[in-house]
Amino acid sequence: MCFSAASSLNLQRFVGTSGMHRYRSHTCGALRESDIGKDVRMSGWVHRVRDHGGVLFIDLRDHYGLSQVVADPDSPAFKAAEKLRAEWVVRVDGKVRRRPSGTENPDLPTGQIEVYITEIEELGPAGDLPLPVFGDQEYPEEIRLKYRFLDLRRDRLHANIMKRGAIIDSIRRRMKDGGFFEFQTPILTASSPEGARDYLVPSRIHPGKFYALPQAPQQFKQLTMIAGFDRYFQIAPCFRDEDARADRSPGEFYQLDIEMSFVTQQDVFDAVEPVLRGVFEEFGGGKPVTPKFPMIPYAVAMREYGTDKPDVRNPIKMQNVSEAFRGSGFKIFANILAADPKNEVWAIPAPGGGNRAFADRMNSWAQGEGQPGLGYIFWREGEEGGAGPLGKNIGLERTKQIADQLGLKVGDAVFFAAGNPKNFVKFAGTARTKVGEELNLIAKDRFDFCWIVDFPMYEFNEEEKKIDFSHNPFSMPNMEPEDFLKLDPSDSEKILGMKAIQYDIVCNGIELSSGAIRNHRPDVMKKAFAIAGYDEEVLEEKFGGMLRALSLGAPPHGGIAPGIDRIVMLLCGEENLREVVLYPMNQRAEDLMMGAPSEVSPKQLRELHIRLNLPDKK
RNA sequence: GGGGGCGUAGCUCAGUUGGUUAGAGCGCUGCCCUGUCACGGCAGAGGCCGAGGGUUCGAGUCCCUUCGCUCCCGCCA
Repeated sequence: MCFSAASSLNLQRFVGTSGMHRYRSHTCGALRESDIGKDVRMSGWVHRVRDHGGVLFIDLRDHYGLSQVVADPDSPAFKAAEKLRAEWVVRVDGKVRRRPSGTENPDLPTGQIEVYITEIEELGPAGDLPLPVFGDQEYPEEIRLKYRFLDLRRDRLHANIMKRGAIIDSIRRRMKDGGFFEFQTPILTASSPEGARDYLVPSRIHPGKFYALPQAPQQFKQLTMIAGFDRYFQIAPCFRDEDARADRSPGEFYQLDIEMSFVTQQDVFDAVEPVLRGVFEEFGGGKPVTPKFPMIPYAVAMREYGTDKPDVRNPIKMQNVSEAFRGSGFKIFANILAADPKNEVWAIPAPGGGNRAFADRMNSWAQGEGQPGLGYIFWREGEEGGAGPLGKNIGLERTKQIADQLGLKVGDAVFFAAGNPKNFVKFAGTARTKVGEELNLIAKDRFDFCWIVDFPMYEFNEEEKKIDFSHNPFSMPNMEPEDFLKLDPSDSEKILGMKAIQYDIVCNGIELSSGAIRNHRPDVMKKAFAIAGYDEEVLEEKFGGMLRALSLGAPPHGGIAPGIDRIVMLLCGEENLREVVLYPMNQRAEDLMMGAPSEVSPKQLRELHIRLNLPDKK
C-alpha cells in the first residue's frame, strides 16, 4: 500500500532528547536501506499476517505506506505477534534490517528492508470485520457506507480523498493567482422560489418561519459584486432536496463558485478556462486536455449531438437528411415529412458499422428503449447501393445522396430518426452515444472540453401553455436592453427565439457547470419576469432584496460554478460520486453511519412549534 | 412517483427442466509449517436461501405481494 497523494511526515519533532516518541519514530512508509541498523518505533494497522509457524510476517500499514515487520520464536514479542489479527492498531518496536537476499519486494518502497520486532503494544484491537480492508474485492454499498471508516482505509478510496484535497488546493491557488478572493456566505438563509426543492430549517425564535440551506450562493455572490469586491470565489457547499444520480449527490455537494464584475462572457471564459485546463493537466494522469475549448451554440449541440452536454470525444455528428426522404418510396418517412413542416429526418452516421449484425443489434436496442425501431442503411462490398430494407425502398440515387452528404462508404452504416425533432432529439442523442460506444469510436483517455453557449432565454411550457424561463431567471437577455424593454407579448416568436447570455462547460459528456452574465438592470429584470408572467409584486416579494441592490448601483457582472465533485470524479476516473466524497449519503439521502436523518425529541419539536403530521403507514 | 437489475454463510459468488443432506473462495476457530508478501497444508464452526403469502407430494428454483440496495426516467435554474 502506498497512497499516491500522501507525502512523508516529518517526525523529527516527535522525538525528544530523552528517547523515543510515545507512538512512533518513523511512519510505515518511511524506512529505506539507509535506515538499516536503526532501532525504530512504528504504529499502524495490521494489514496482513503471514504466519509460517517459525517465522511470522506482519504488514503494518498507516497513511504513509506499508512496512513488513517480522517475528520469530527468538523474539520476546513472538507470542504477542501470534495474537494479532487484521486491522488491530499496534505499536511495534524493533530493529531495521536488510531482507535476506532474494526475498526483497520490489513492489514496495520499503521492500528492501524489514523490522525485526522486539516489542508489541496493542493500541486498538479490532473485532470481526464486516468489511475486509485487505484486497480489492467489491462490497455492497450499504455495508461500505455504514462502515465508511473501514472502506476509507482501503487504498483506492483513501487515495481518491487525498487527491480530492490536492485538487481543491490547486484550484484555490490558481484562483488566487488569477486575482480572485475567497469569501464565505451564509448557510442559513432564505428559501428561494426558483430551482430545486429547498432543505428547510425551522426557526425557534420565529414560530412558523424557516431558514433554507442555499441551493447555491447565487444571490450572495451577486450581492458581493454589487458590494464592490470585483472577483469572488468560494468552494461552496450547496444543498438541494432532489433525487440522487450516480453523478449527483443527494442533499449536498460542492461548487467552485465564481463571480466577476465588469465582464463579458469572454472574460469569464478567459478566467475559468485556464484554471480547469491547468487542474486537468496537473491531475489528469497525462491524458490530453483540450488546448482551446471550442464554443458550440446550444442549437448546434442539439442538432449535431442530440444533447446540450455532448461528449465530443465521440466524432459522430448527426445531420438533417429530410430531403433524401421527402416524396420517396419509403412511405413511413415520406408521410411523416408531409404531415407537418416541422418534422424532419435525422441521420446518425455509423462509420465501420456496415454489417447486418450491428444494424440489427442497434434496432433491437432501440426497441428496448421503447422506440418502434431504428431504420438503417448499410453499405458492404458488392452492394454499393446500400443494403437493408430502407435502402431498397428509396432507391439508388437517394441512397447515394445520403452517403455523399454524410461522407459514408462501403463498410459504414447510417441510422435514422424521424418526426418532430423536439420529440426525438433526446433519443437520437442516446443512439449517437450508443453507436459511438458499440463501434469503439469514443477516444477514451482524453479530457475533451467545450463551452455550450447561446442558450434560449425562454421556452414554451406545454403543460401550462405559457412562456417560462428556460434556465436561470437572473441571466441577461442577449438583446439590446432598449429593444428588450419594447417587447410585446405578441412578439412570442421573437421572445422564444431570443438567447440568454448563459453558458455551460461540458467535459467528456458531463456537465461541469453552468454560468451566465447576470441581469443587473432592474428595468430589464422586471421586464424579463413580466414576459414569464410574473407581475411586479411577485418579483418584489421573492427577490425584493436583490432588486433593491440592483437599483443602488450594480456593476455588470457574471460568473460560473463548476461542480467540484464531478471534477474530482473525472480526474479519479470514477463513475460514482460516492467514490470521491469522504462521507456520502446513500441514494435515499441517508447517512447510514451517523444515522441521519433521525427522529428528534418531543422537547425539540415543541421548542420549534412543530407538530408532526406523518403519512399513514400501510 | 414510475421502470430495470440485484438480494443464498461475516464478505464475494455458484446452485441444472422444481427432487432427498444447499456448495466454493475469502474471512473465522483449532492444529502443522523458519522467508512469505493473494504464503501453504489438514480439520472445523458458520445458512429463516431478504420477508410474507400461494401453486405443488415436494420450492433457493414457479406465481403474487412486500422490504432493502442500486441504476435510470421524472426531478435537479
